[in-house]
Amino acid sequence: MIKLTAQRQAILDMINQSNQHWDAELLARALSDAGHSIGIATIYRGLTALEKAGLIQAIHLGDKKRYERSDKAHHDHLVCRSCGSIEEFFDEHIEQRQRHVASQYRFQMDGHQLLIFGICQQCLKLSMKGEQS
Amino acid sequence: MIKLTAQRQAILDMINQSNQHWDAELLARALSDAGHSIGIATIYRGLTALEKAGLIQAIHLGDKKRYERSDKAHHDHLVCRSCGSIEEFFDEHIEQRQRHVASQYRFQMDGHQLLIFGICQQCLKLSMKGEQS
DNA sequence: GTCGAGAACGATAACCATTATCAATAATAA
DNA sequence: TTATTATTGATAATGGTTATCGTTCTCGAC
Repeated sequence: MIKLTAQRQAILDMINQSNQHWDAELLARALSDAGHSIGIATIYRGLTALEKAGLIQAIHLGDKKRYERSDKAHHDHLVCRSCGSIEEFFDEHIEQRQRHVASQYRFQMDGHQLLIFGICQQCLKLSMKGEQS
Repeated sequence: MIKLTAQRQAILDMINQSNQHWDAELLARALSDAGHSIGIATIYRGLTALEKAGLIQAIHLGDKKRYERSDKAHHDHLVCRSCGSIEEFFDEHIEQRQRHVASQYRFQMDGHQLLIFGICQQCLKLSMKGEQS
């Protein structure tokens, strides 16, 4: 259904080639650095089209929308409040209970988003070092 | 710590008096209807202050931030993609597993947000009616 | 090939939720 | 009272995203 133009292919390649969680601006810069000059509007439209086609997946992180490869299994995210890093996890128990909750409420679930906020291991270490001195 | 000015009290009252998930604009209109003329900037500042003080709680729903009473137990949300309604649920198993996952990753969790997307019971009924004709 | 329709592009304006600015006002402390 | 500090409200600015619009590309029909 989707038309994979050169621009969209470039966007898709960039996302597929890394494990990053891209936002539109980051992507625009990376594509520009890689020699592709793609208008920012085209990037937004491309991301929307690619997501709708299931070729990438999105997470809404409050401030901005981020995109990542969809060729990996479903997972949720641990978001560090300190450095902004995003770690992935998967827990079948949680998935299962979600389906259970939805059916309890006669709710036809078609997706979910679980964000766990806090401080990541690295930042914890750093802050402990800082406090020692 | 927080200074409960007349404006902030009005905002807090409005939120405490209902089970709605308020966004700034909705709140502004409701307050205006109730006879309070509060600047939109003051509403944003008030919401931020009240949230920081723990007097209300917020959920980030992609497009905009919504606020609700904090005098009720923690819960998560079922968000209807069709009518936009928000239903609440609580599942201790999910809470537990989240703590488990966080500790597994040596991640110091200080909060989370779980949104389950789909179609609510009411919208399902309506769409079934529509298909019959 | 080329004609025409429809999709996609790029530049840029517009949009919308939120935040910053700043002068005026209210609350608080000395 | 006076000085200090915080809050307010109007409005400008910000930032991410979407809409607009004229141009370009794609591709099937002829």
